[in-house]
Amino acid sequence: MTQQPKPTSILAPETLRVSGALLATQIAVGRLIDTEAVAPTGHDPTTLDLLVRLDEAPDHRLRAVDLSRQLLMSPSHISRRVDRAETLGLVERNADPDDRRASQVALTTAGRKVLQQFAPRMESVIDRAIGQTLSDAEADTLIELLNRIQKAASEPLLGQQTSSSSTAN
Amino acid sequence: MTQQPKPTSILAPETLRVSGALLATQIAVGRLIDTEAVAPTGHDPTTLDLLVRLDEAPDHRLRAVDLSRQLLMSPSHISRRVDRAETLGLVERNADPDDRRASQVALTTAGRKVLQQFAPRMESVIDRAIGQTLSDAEADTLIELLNRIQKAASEPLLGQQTSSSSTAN
DNA sequence: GTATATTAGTTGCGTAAGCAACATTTGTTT
DNA sequence: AAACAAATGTTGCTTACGCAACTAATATAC
Repeated sequence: MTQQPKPTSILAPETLRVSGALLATQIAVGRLIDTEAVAPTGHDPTTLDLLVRLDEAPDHRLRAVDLSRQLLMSPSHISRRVDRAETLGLVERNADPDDRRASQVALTTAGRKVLQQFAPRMESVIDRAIGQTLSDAEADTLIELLNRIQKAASEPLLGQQTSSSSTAN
Repeated sequence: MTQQPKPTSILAPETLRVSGALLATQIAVGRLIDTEAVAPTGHDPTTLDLLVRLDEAPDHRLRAVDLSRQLLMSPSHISRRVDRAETLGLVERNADPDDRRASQVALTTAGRKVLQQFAPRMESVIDRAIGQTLSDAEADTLIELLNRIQKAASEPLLGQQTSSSSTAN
């Protein structure tokens, strides 16, 4: 096992230690969720994401534009994705009484049923990957460190502005 | 600010505390990298990813199948992506002397130039988001916790098999 | 040494996603 | 209130990606 010459990579490996671990962990967890919680429902990850967002909304319904922002997807894609979920009977479009441009997307009984199938698997998978792996204190530490990175990454180039950017999203 | 009725979400919010923070952080860091390090090069994130992998390879060259595995992309897509990068003059395909099926993808001078433009921006961005946010000890802690999650998420359902799953990827 | 299986890479095809353009409705200015 | 601006949602077009089928080359079986 001869040591390779290590031909001067331009990017210092040190740089990616943390961000690389972050990415790898995210991928591993995402894979686990997809294969063991999402796939058994017979629906796409994005469809499940849609249903979860609707479920978590105040009245189990959201306007398309809000879905678009929450799911970080373009309005055009939301439109077509809601089409598909509607065809499958998982959601329905209702008129928004306050804004005739908007249409509220709401969970149907069938959609809730899919979620009831999904949720326990999701909880189980997350518990196995995280709950049983980290103590509560460790989880708190992890979240605190992640939040600090997230905050630093979300403030573009404002210098030491110390602005009241307090309650970030 | 009346407290919403909180209409019984199916998924317990507790469940997603850690994985949600993980996802949000990953997205924030990815955005930062894309806008401040990748975009100025005028190339796609995936193209940069390709170039970085080639740069990090032992001889600045990799076979397509290895790229496929490292980048987690299908062979077909790698093929077309190398096409494009080759058209742009960033990489070149060379015959593999040991395997006439394979073609080695190598960085060109132009490709290395793009990396020289990218690398310092990347290091700066990561340093700002992580280096200046976490102490060395905190970074170590974070990596350790992430690695434990990654490991737990990567072992599907093997129970306590304690198999020689040692040097996982 | 021939037959079979496996691997590397490419191409055809279908789906997923975003951007730009548009119609409709709402908000704002004067 | 009339004109202009902004927001919501949909559709047309393009690109990004994966799967299946294929060719060529290597490895394995007999």
